[in-house]
Amino acid sequence: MEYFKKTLIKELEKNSYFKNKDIYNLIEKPKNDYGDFSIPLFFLSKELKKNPVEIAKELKEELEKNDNLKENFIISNINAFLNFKIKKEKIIKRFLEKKENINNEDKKTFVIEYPSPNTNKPLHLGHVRNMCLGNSISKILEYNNNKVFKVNLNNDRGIAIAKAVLSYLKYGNNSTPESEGLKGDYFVGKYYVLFENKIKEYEKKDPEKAKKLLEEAYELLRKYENKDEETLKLFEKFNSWALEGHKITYKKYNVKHDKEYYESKIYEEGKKIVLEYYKKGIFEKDEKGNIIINLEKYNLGKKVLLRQDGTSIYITQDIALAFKKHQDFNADKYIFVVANEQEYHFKVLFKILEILNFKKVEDNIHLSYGMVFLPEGRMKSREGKVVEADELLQNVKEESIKELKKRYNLEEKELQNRSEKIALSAIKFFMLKINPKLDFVYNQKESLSFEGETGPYLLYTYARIKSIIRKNKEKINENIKNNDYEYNDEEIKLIKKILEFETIVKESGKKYKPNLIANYLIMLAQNFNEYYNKYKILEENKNIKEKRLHLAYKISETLKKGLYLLDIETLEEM
RNA sequence: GGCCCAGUAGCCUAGUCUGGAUAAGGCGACAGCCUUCUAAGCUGUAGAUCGGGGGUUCGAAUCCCUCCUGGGCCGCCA
Repeated sequence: MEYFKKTLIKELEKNSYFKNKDIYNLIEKPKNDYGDFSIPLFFLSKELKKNPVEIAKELKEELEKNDNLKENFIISNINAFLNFKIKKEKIIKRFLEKKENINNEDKKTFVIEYPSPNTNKPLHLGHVRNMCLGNSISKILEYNNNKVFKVNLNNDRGIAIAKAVLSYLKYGNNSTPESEGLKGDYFVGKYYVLFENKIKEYEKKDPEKAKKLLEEAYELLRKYENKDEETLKLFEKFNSWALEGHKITYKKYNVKHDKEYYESKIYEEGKKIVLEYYKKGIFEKDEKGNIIINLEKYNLGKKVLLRQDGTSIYITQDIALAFKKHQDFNADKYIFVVANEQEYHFKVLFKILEILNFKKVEDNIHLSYGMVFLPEGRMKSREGKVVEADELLQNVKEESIKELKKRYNLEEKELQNRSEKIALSAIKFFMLKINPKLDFVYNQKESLSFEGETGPYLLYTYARIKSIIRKNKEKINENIKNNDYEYNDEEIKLIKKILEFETIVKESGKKYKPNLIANYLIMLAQNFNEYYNKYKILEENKNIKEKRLHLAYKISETLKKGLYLLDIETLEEM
């Protein structure tokens, strides 16, 4: 459709009324059936001191003298609006012959970092949203001709890990994930929660004891930072259990990284960098001896970068990681997929990186998404009030097995395959169909629903088309000629929808909003299903059958491409 | 106290950046459609003072101001 818009603009530019006007932005898409493009003419009425309705009338007459316009569009004037409807035969010609050309002038290299979990617990619902967004954005950027590298930062150092390790030392009895029959990350998480529960218990009964236990955890962390060999080994073992567990979950959710980073391996580099810039006079010391940066003139306050005792904090290592990623990938843009609760942190980080003359603020992108809440409120890992990523997939998969069993009698292998894909489509679509920056409350019932605006609805529509194509038995003719077949209104509507695809993908990449594609696919599928219920595709008439099959096939291809960009696999049969 | 984000039918959302013509879908409710290409589908009905108020404009869900409600941040946590 972009092609026709450009044609329209090119011709309008020749008209004196539109001289020096931003025609591209004047053109809008009418909601109703007035046409494909429309221009409200109020802006001219002031300039010309004339009734806009009159202007519309005059302009219409004048524009109709333009042969190029007349060849491509039906021009009409309604009230103060000028409407352009693309001629049917032009749409069909475009659909049958050419591809939408997307222009690739903004080809760039991206590094996208996600989901960067802590290694003290399994991945949960928040991570699921994070992974879905990260996967989808990566694919969308790649589709728009960019190079994308995916990386992950494992936050495997810090007090949370120390708590889990200490709890294990006290109550673990040398058990292992294997001996307890637990997935590694669940095993680690169990001891972390156990620790927090003990603290809570002691706080009620004997606050001194709680304080002492907490102090023990900090003592353990100090031992770790001082490189006590036994402690190092213990942390490493614990982390490897958690990481193994995470790896299994990544595989289920199709998360693949080009490179893994570990906080434990870069935090010291961070200290060095901070000290170096302190010596250069860019960072300063506060009265307590902390190394800080004063960002008050940017309204970001003062920020501690390194504690007075020399231990590092989150931002210390984030500076180092930024440098390291750039060394490894030399990218144009760096994306961080992190929840919106960290917006302040990233503003500070990006400002610092700019001050260090490293990267401009606009080359670092915090892809900030809204929080995921449970109906009872915020998820709290330490209280075990979470929905885990594995558990979610398991639940939805069971639900889809139920649905499959209602309908078909499948072999076990096929049942597993289909239910897995259906479940993933449900979860991913559920996460991606809404605007990333919106908070949302997780609704179990909704996540288990396969009807309406859902992933399975799209898979179903796709499979339905594939089934028709299979029934026909002949190969789809992709190069059909435009002969005397009259495409009906519904078919023209579908064709226009297909031609919108590239524009939608481009916009969704520019705005980092996969939900634009999700919504588009729903509309496309809805339009097709309406059409399907009204018209028969496998018609007797050969010419009609060929055209309809070809159209259905094109829709299935568009669905597949779109779903791929949401990282959802299709099923040939459902 | 300061800063950021959100508020659209009973519920979940699209549209807000870039103001335009009767505010678009889904869930749920109700009434229909399977001897005919997959009913995880389709058709129809009911359901919205777009949080309140003010302003700018020929025109506001959209821009500006203000108030209310909810969430988040302002840690030597991540």
